[in-house]
Amino acid sequence: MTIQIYNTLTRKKEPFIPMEEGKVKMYVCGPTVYNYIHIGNARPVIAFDTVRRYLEYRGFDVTYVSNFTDVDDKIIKAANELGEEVGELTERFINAFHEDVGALGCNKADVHPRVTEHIGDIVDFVSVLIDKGFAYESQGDVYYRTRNFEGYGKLSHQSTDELKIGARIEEGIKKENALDFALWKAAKEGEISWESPWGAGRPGWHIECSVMAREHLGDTIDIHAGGQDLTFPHHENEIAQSEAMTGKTFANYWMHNGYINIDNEKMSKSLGNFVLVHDIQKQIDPKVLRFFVMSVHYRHPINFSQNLVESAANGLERIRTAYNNLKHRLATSADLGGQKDSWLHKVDEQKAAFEQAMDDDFNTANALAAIFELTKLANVYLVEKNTQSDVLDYFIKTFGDLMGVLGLPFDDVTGLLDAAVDALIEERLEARRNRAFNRSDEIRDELKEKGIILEDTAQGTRWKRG
RNA sequence: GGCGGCAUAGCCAAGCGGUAAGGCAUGGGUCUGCAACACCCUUACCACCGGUUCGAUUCCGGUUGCCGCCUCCA
Repeated sequence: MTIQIYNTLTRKKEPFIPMEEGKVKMYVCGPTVYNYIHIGNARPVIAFDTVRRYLEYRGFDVTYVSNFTDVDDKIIKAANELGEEVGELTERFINAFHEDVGALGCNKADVHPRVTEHIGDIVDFVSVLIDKGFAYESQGDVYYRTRNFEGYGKLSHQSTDELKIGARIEEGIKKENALDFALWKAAKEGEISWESPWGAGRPGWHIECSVMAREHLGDTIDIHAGGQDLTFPHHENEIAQSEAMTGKTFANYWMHNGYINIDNEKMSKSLGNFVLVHDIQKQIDPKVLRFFVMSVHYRHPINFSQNLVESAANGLERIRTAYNNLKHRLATSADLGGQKDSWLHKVDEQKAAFEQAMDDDFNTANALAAIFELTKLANVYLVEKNTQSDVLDYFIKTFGDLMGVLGLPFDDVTGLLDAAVDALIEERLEARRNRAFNRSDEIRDELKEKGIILEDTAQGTRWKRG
């Protein structure tokens, strides 16, 4: 079955057919780097990292590009306030971004282009738009002439008349039309700037993505993604710029993720109701956070609260426990026969359910349901008297593969305990054999305080860190 | 005003024409020396009112409530 993707452009799920068979060109709008990212900022990174992983799991060769906006008003303001160079500030927060998002299990993009590395390309691009009549210079600024782009509004499904009513800046001295937007902004006194045919200045916000996507992926890309709030005006403007430039479709599939809310309201820097990834991961395992995000379809809002995250933690723990117990069983029991094919088949059924869910517009909530079914199967298998390493292996491999697609690889807990702890576990076993349960319970309590939880099974005592 | 989303058990969340997946929590039971892990059982008139249909949580119209974009924003 082909993967179905909900395309904002058509407002429908469509079969995903990349331009070139087996290859996917994907562009995800990245952050403006003037602060640590909050968990709302992290959602698209997680969501589209998962999309990428699944496409790769399905055998596609994905080229993934995600930019950094490393020059704009907010950055300049922040740098001024901190008395820091723009470049220093952005470098710092780009590093922080990689750390935060890495902790959340997101892979780096193949290319992380930065605006400041593409100024020349941007100037060239804007010049062509002017030549083609899609842009005009005005007092050192350059604006996009929306009136000349016929498809303006097609992504957000708005007519230009309707858009005009809500436009912030009236047309007037500088702009021909209220909907026109800046491609190039003249520098103010003392601001970081670059030379251009229109004087010293810097790029407007939208132009960078058009330029960098084209530079790194070509005129047309398969998937362009970002947060819901980028649909208008950012992505609408990107389409206007790019399609005016090339005359070709800019992106075939537009994907937009929903927000993370606090008390049912959008988390945003301007509202001040945000939680920084940098801070929260000191209290919450970042993998739990990712698991929590995965529990909801990417286009739907997620309400964030400590309680909900704790519930999610319990769910994830259940999966981890089953996985570790499978490993323990594999390590402690030889092949003892028993059913094989029927179990392999049951695992395959859940794997198929997982794939079916992911094929359907990356429905991670349903994908997780399949993983929970797999968890139950594993737990049932684990209490069988006879197990086979082939089956255990297949369970373990499948768990690893599927959780890997969700960016939730299992931590390796096979690391050894120190000798003293080993000795205590051994002593406890001996005590139990002698039915000296006081001593055995004492040891169990003692280890528990050290964060080591013991569980007795027919195959011996297994331990985990609690 | 324009465009859009959401409303499903105590909580979270799928489903979207044939009488409701999954998770968390609760209660009961089984397993265990006791635990833990685990397993079994337990809980829903799908916001409201109309319509279409043999049949609607699912489609259409309307109502109410909440949220978002139209302004920097993931």
